[in-house]
This record gives sequence, structure tokens and C-alpha cells, in this order.
Amino acid sequence: MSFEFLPDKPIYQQLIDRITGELIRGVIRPGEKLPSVREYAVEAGVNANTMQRVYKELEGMGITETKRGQGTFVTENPERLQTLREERKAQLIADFLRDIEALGFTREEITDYMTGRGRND
Amino acid sequence: MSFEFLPDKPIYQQLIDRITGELIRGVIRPGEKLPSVREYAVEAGVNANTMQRVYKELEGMGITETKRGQGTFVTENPERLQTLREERKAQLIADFLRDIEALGFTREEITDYMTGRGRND
Amino acid sequence: MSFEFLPDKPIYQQLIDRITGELIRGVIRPGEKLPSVREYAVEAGVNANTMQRVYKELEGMGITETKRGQGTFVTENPERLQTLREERKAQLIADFLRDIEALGFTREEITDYMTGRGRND
Amino acid sequence: MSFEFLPDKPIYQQLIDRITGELIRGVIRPGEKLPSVREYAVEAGVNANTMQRVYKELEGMGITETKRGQGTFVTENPERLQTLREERKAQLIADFLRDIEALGFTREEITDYMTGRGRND
DNA sequence: GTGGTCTAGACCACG
DNA sequence: GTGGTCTAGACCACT
Repeated sequence: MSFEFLPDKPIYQQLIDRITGELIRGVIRPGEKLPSVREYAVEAGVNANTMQRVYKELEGMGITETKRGQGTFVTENPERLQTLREERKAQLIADFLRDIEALGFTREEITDYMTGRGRND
Repeated sequence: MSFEFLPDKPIYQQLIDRITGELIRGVIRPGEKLPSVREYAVEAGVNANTMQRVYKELEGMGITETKRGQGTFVTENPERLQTLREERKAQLIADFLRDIEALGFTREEITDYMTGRGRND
Repeated sequence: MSFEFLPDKPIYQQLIDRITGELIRGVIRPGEKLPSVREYAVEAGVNANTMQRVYKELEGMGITETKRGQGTFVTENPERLQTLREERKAQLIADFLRDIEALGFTREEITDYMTGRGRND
Repeated sequence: MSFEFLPDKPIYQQLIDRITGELIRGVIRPGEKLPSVREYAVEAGVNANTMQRVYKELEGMGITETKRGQGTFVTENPERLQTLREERKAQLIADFLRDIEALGFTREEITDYMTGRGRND
């Protein structure tokens, strides 16, 4: 097994996105133990160092906690996960709107297009 | 004078976005002569090599044409500009939707949020 | 029952510090019998291997003695406890002063701050 | 040339401490360009990856900014450096006092010792 | 030239 | 077994 990665974004970033995405969707739950660095590295088809970096970054984000010699666990604190979700959403949208305007589109034109109105007119 | 650039996106990309955005908004018009690479580089506060790359990519995109000894001009072809506009829009949205899913959100949740419905319910 | 441990220091070290601290404060007295490795491990909420290591290091430091079949006892020798106390103090301070200098502070600035002078001037 | 490193602390941490120390002492000034990752790595006698990590961590701390293709610079913002200094000092002392108490010493006993009174009595 | 990412493989301390 | 650090060497995008 080995994941598919986009060529234009760092692998470690895509892995972070993937894991936080699973957290947001509830695939991974608070308190749950994540696979070991080495296990996950093999599963994802990346080097252990790359996975190590992912785990460290997640810990820096307050998403995981590591218990020495035992492994890495999703933080029990559900608030953090909730704010994570909202932060992500707000950031995603802010970036998108910024791009829209930089390229000369209006917000309405884009949202109309996305909600399907653009295709039916 | 020197433009403001976001730290997370290549400067040359931001310049391309800027120029195509001005094209889409009509700030720059078909047939119009663009500043020389050196002039524009100074104005933007970037290295001449960076500006050179911008012009080269714009030409590769079929947006500009170089007339030797005269300078760089926006293509006269209005169809190209129209397709450019649509290509950009489609690309922008496709990327956005990809990110949404990668991070565990649903398309509806995001569009609701963007169109304001998410805040009023 | 299970002790609280700081995340950045080895658990076995924190346990050694705790026990020597109790010795210094007189909570534990020379000649006193310590709990068995297993008992103490359960009480502290740590792995028995970890506790084993703590006892081993304490014995290596000359703080405890093991009487086969009877258990582990704090050394009767009061001089050893006295030197232990001084060694600890000197080590603690030496490390602290080293850190101070490594980070660009002067010894005076820090001691002034600690003794309260830094806040009242 | 190659720096001396203590064996019990990660090299990258010691390098971070060193650089922030130079910042605190004013050896390095706001806006100044730091040596390139590779240069500094050679000078310190460490691998370029290790130095890379140091620079990234510094950036994460808000101490440096990197201008793509140009290098890494100390942030111009002097407030950040000031708070850095105070944070460092407070952290250093808090850790020290914690250790003191964990080991059964009183704060007075230690500060007396450090300010020289302990040696003259 | 610059910072940044990735791999491969080794070694360590901790529990 | 776990996470963490370090080296060596390669490759990439950006300026």
C-alpha cells in the first residue's frame, strides 16, 4: 500500500492534511492511538523521517500528544479539534476568496458557479 | 514603488495572477503594450530574472506576443482572453473543491458558509 | 494513584529526583525500608522496568542498599546523605549558570530578578 | 572550525539557544542576514539538514524571516526580540525553581549560595 | 546562490 | 517496541 500524492505540495503537508481531515471527519477519534511512525511510513510509502516530521508538526499544532515509549495519541481535548475544524474552514475560504479577487472575479460569480447555477443558466 | 507579495506563493506566480487579473478586469486591454521587463521589474520591486520569467510564461499561455524590437503586447485575440477567464475560474474552483474534500469538509457545508447561509441558520 | 510527570524529562529521572528530594527533606529517613519495586511502580503508575531502573541508579549513587530477600533500604550512612545534598545543590546551580550564559544573560541580572530586586528597582 | 556541543542536549537545540543568545546579547541585530544554511552548517560542523531544522524552528518562533532565494534574516520587529528575552528569562527561572523545590531545597538557600553568601559563611 | 523536501540508514534514550 | 536525532547525499523551486 502507498498513498497517492500531488506533485506540487510537500508530501508531509499532504499527510498532515490527510490526518487532520480524518480527524475532522471523525475517522480518527480523540484519545486514539495513531500507528507508529514506522508503521505509518510503510503504509504511506514514505520515508520514516518524513512521517516523523508529520507527527512532530501535528504535536506542534496541539492535535496529538506523545507518550514516551508508548506512541502518539490524538489529544483528548475535543475543543481543540473543534477549533481546528473551524480554523481550517475559515483559512480555506479566506485563501479562496483572496485568489478570486486577485484574478478579477467577483464572489457572486464564483459561488453561483459552484452551487450549480452557473451550469444551468 | 514595490508590490506586496504573499510569502507562501512564488512571486512570479503572484505577478502572473496579477497581470491576468488585470486582463480579466479590463485594466489592461488587448493590443496594449506592456512595460519592458526592466521597467516592470523596477516598478514591482523584483529581480529582472523573475520578471523575465513572468513574461515568458505569459507568452507561453498565449496571452502576450513579443514583437522584436518593439516590446511585449497583449494578444489581440479576444477569444483567447475569454477562454483564459473560464480556464482560470474552472481551475480555481477545482482546486478549491479538492482541498475541501482532502480536509474532510462537504461541498455543501462550505458553499453554505460562503453564501452566508451558514451564519444565519 | 499515579504521580504527575513532566513531559520533557525522563520519568525515571523525575522519580530519582523525587526520592532524593524526600531524603533531603527528611520525609524518608536513613535505614528506612523502601517499597518493593512492584509496589512502588503500581503506586507511581509506571512500568516496573522503569522503577527497576530508578532503584538501580539510586543504589549506584550510594543512596540505597539492597539486602537480599529483605528489600531495599536507605543507607544508614548520614555523611552520604549530607554529601548528596551538597552535590545536588552544586550540580543544580552549575547547570543553571551554564544555561544563563548560553542564552546571553548575566549572572547578576538573573540573581537580581530571583531575589526580587529586579522588580522593585 | 566546529562548535562544541554538550552530549545531553540535541545539537539543534543548542544551536537555537546559541543564536537566540547572540540575539539577546546584541551580537546579531534585527534585519541582519544570517549565514546561509550551508555556510553555517560547515562553520558549526553539523549536517546541513540539522542547520536547516534550526532555521526553520527559529522562523516558527517568529525570530527570523526567510526571503526566498535571498536567505534568512532576523526579524525587524524589535518587540519580538524583547519578549523573546523576557520569555527566556522567565522560563529559565521557573524551571530552576521547580527543580529546586522538587529536590527539597528552599529558594533562599539557593539564592544565598548563588550570590556568594553561601561560600563566605 | 538561496531555502526546502525527501530518502536511506544509523544510533540513541525511554518504557 | 516507541519517538527522536543526526548524517550523507540527492533533487527541486525560486531569485
